Amino acid sequence: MAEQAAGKGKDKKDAMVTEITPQSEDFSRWYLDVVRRAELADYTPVKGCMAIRPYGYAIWELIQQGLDRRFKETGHVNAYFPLFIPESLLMREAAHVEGFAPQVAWVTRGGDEELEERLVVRPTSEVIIGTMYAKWIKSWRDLPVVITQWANVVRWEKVTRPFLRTTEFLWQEGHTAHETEAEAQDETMRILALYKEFVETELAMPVIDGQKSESEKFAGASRTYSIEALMGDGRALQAGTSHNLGQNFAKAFEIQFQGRDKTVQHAWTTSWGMSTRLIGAVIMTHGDDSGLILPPRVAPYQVVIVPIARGNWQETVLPRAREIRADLVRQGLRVMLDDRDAYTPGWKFAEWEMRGVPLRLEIGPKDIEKSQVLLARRDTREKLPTAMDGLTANVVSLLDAIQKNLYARAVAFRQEHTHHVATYGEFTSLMEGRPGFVIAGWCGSADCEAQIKTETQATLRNIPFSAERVSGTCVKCGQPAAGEAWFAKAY
RNA sequence: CGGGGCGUAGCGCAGCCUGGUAGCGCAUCUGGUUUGGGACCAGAGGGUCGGGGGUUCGAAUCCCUCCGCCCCGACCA
Repeated sequence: MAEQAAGKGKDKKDAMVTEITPQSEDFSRWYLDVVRRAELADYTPVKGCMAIRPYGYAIWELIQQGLDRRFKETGHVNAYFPLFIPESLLMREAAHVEGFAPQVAWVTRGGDEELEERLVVRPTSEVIIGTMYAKWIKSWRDLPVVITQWANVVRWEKVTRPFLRTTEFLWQEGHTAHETEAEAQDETMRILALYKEFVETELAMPVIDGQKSESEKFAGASRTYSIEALMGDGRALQAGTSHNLGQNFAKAFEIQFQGRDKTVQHAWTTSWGMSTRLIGAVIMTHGDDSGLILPPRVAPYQVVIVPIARGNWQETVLPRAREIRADLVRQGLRVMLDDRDAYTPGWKFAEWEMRGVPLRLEIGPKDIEKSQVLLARRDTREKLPTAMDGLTANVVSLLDAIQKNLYARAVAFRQEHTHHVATYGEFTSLMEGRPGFVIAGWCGSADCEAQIKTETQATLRNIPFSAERVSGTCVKCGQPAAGEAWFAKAY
């Protein structure tokens, strides 16, 4: 009888634990399970459009805060432009239209009247912002204009996945106009560096910064730069882009000014963006089979306090837990005190681990006797008995250690999954397994790039600034290489 | 958009082949006992079987059609 009961209990427990598909079994399902179970987002009746739930949105708010602070520190200001763009405006820049027209949503009716001119729902705002810049910029004294917009955009995607690719998504798009080509280039690079620094320090996600090839650059840009991250399944994800638009949009939208030399000139513009896709990137960079692992800097709750309910715990344990919470909050930490009586401690442990809270603080009658608490790290799962004395300082330094460890781990993972290759044979065989980055010489021709893509599914992610000027040959055609490029299967 | 798969209670599924009016586990609700790694007992609620149309005395089940989701390709933050 006793054995039977024990066996039954174990089965039940195993069934519960398997609610998240293991990464090794199906990474893609794991990702979707985590998004749903951690209550980050949910599907809606509108195809490709997700509801971002409070816990997921809290992560976005932290990302916004970190970026917004950096934008403002570098002199940028926020503004807002319309959701709707007249068709004729979209058509002005040839390459831009070609790139975006297949992806836009159209508004053809207003109320019960057919519109005289169709409107597109913005897929990005170069066009509408360029139009306004043309009105605002008259003199070299009006420059530079450095504006960021936080907005939603719509792109009619064929295949969608929560956060990674949705029909509507939230982002930040910067649009700047400058007096000289050099200034525009400086801005483009300043932002790329800002993005890299942000993603690496706040999201603990190492990225490769570099330039996109001609075929991968933004529709209408002169040059596109990107930061590329590596996900847990060995696929690359573009985490942010920065474009030098040259005078392409200035000419299409007549953004002109009178210069210091009295001549009328076209402005030099840039644009750059980061989106809610970053949330997907965080999930896939750090998560494990138990669920989400959030870097402390973007964790909605950095510490969860789980009081152990024993005897008259509401009178003994709970007041102490509240004091600890107050101490931590005073240090500026985001803290959840989970005092729900309806759930057991074990349930709460598993739940908050699944939700990725970096640090758990357990406190029960035994701890109070010993004047200590039990801290449990999400990243290493270590349990650390810690004295009540000096607790806050210890928590702060532990969170810092977790942040650094997650970054170090991700760097190590990327190193293990990055390989230099000299021959095309090595290239293709690497791409067949769990892929990762492959670094190879490239002659610079779009043909070689396209063939590699067709044959291996790997795309040229970018040509890193850190790449050595190689004397080798193109991995595909054997001609002298123009440089080293990073390839990967990408999201 | 092409190829494949799947839509039955909040989640995971069975029932469909061979039509007869819907079931299981978890979750939820109530009461009680519990609470240091996903507690237990007892009771209860919850389903237009993705939508529409057709065949039939009768459709979750057969046929047509639309929609959605997942996987693999082509396109993208």
